[in-house]
Amino acid sequence: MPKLGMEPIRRSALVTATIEEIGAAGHLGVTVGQIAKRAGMSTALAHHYFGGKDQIFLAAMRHILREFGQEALVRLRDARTPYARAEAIVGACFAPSCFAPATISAWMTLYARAQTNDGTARLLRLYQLRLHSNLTHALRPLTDTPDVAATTMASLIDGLYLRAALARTSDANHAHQTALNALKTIVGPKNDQA
Amino acid sequence: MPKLGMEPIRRSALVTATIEEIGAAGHLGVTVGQIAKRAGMSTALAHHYFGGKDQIFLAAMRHILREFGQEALVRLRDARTPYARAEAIVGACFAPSCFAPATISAWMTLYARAQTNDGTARLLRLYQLRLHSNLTHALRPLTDTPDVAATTMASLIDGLYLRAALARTSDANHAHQTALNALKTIVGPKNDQA
DNA sequence: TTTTATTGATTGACGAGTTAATAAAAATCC
DNA sequence: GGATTTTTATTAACTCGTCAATCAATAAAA
Repeated sequence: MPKLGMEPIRRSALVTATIEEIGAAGHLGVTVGQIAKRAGMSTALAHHYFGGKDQIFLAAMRHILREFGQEALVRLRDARTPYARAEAIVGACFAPSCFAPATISAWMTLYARAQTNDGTARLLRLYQLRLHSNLTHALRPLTDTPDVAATTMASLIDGLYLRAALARTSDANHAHQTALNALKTIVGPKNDQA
Repeated sequence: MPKLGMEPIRRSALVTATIEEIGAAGHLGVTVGQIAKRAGMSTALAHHYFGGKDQIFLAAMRHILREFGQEALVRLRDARTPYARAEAIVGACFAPSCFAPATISAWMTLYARAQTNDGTARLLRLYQLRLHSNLTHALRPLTDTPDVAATTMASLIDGLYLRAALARTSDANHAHQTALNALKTIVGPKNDQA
């Protein structure tokens, strides 16, 4: 009984299931079978729509990155000053959604795979470039060296995220606060009025 | 023809082979068979000495962390002032040895596995605590908030390393320089004379 | 009748960990 | 000092399991 127009529904179900499954397992060692089962279909159908495991995984990654982009966009829309824009970007990076176990696992997997998988590497680069570009734009009115400041902030964000996500000692709020403090320092105390 | 006292030789050969193999493959998807072959022995012998794949991998991780510790120790020994000590720690984190492909792969794998593997998580925490403690000690005479400063520097270092290791745009020297600049900013321009 | 949806069953491959066996050095005993 | 027992070293062969990907078949909509 082939209901027509199933492709988009199936694809999205598989993407969701992939993220959930990676989150539950904590790593990439999830099988197409597990994913398909969680999405309520057969292995064969998953292969039919995506072609292979790699492509399923990439689609899931793209989905997470798109969600993150949305998060940033919404916050940037409400920011009226350059400083507020910088704060908005930082806020997006430490949003609760970024700390969902599934999201954390997906990010770690992304990092680990970026070394060997070209598609993954491209995706990671895309994220890094966007973050950098957003930060540069926000910081340009606030410092003589927006490029250096953006690189520093971006790296600090990644590092804080890594620590907060993996270490038991630190939590998301603390990391967020540390990033905001650093932003204030980088930009110079005189500009810190939002 | 059992030559006696093979155990330490075999173990160390396996550790070396594991790192090389992970470096060559770029990820954790290396088999015990591959490792054993590179180390010049049978799969069974690898299991005999280590018990299982997890323990082989953990031993390799410990080896890399030990090497990093040595690198830091040597540099710290020659540092005469607090500022020089901080610089020495940063220098160790961006030493060429940290950017060997095998080392990068091992680090990424460490991050990815820390979520699910307890032993790996412990190892990672150990590294993070040591780095933090070293930095706090070095920064204590230079700032009122050595703890915050250490957390910021440690995260920045991790983030810069991540970017330099994975992105094509940045290189180790550039990352190193950025970290040193940040150190100067954090500590305050007045203290920047080594 | 062609296209879209769907899956059970299968293929082919690989891999972690075990076992049973061989061999020689070292330790113990007579 | 020679015989034996134990310990250490070593691997070929095997078990048991998994999993990605494919195929052949079924069914209904266009």
